Amino acid sequence: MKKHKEILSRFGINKTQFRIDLLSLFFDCKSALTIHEIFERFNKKINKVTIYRALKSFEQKGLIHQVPDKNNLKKYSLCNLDTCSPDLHNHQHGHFICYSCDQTFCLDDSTVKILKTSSGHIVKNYNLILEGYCTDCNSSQTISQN
Amino acid sequence: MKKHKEILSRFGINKTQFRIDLLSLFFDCKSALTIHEIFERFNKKINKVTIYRALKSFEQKGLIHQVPDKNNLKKYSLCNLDTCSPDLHNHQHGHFICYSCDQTFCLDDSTVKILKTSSGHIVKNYNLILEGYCTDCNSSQTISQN
DNA sequence: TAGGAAAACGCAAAAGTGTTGCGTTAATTA
DNA sequence: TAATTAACGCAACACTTTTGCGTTTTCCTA
Repeated sequence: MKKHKEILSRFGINKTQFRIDLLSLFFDCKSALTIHEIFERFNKKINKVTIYRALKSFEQKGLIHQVPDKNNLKKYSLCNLDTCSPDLHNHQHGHFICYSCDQTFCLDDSTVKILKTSSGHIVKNYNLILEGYCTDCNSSQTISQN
Repeated sequence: MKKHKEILSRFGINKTQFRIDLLSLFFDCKSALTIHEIFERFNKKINKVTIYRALKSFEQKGLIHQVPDKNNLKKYSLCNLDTCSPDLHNHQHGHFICYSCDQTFCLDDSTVKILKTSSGHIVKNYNLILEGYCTDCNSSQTISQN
């Protein structure tokens, strides 16, 4: 896709086929990706070292960022390309993932605003994942559960 | 310290000198610890396998829990011993990771309480990571920066 | 558009992190 | 205090990530 090539140019990354495809993958994928998942998505045809180096490059240039998750896996997720750059990453991520339907919902900023003021530290970014049952799944579940 | 021995007994862990000292270390330490940090604190005199096994045991018995780390290392922090047990870990708290010193701090419950009610979904679990500058690093930074 | 510079690539090997097996030592329990 | 169980140290293994190096591809500019 032309858009992806333009982005790679804009961020100073050579437009190899793999890196174009990798960027596409990140655009297609709402949730964060592990190295292993990427390897699988490319049918194990790309050398893992190449993946590691591409991820490192993407991260350094401000295209993606690491998402530490609770299982201690290294995961990467697409940056907000309007607000991120090599110098400054700015990821105001709040997501709700439904246990039942696996959908990811974006949470609006106001949901999370409060928490940024109450710790003694200077908060530059946050990454928040809520898990549970979305409104739709919950209403259907309460019927079948009891 | 007597308190630490009692805790180990209560959680069904043998009171070896190392495990007593390890528990003391967790009590003394505000932020989360890596295996490497523990190894250093014991002046490299304890076999790393022993540390790994002690941490695993502590975690399984409900004394400590894993916390996220920017560099993808395993970090551990003391549980709230009143609410955690082998059966039930109850860590409803976020973590703060400092850009500057890489330390991970646990945030108390009140920080996050608000967000759980304000979305329309049923929240069963959450994973929150704040990033920025911890109080220590921030104060030293503002002096040297300008 | 040709040709040199820089970036990206694959392979092999190394470094780093965490686990397992096993024989020995220390702690618990009765 | 003797038997049982947990913890320990060492060696080896498994898995993840990085590094070195020679080759290939992309980029840039004349």
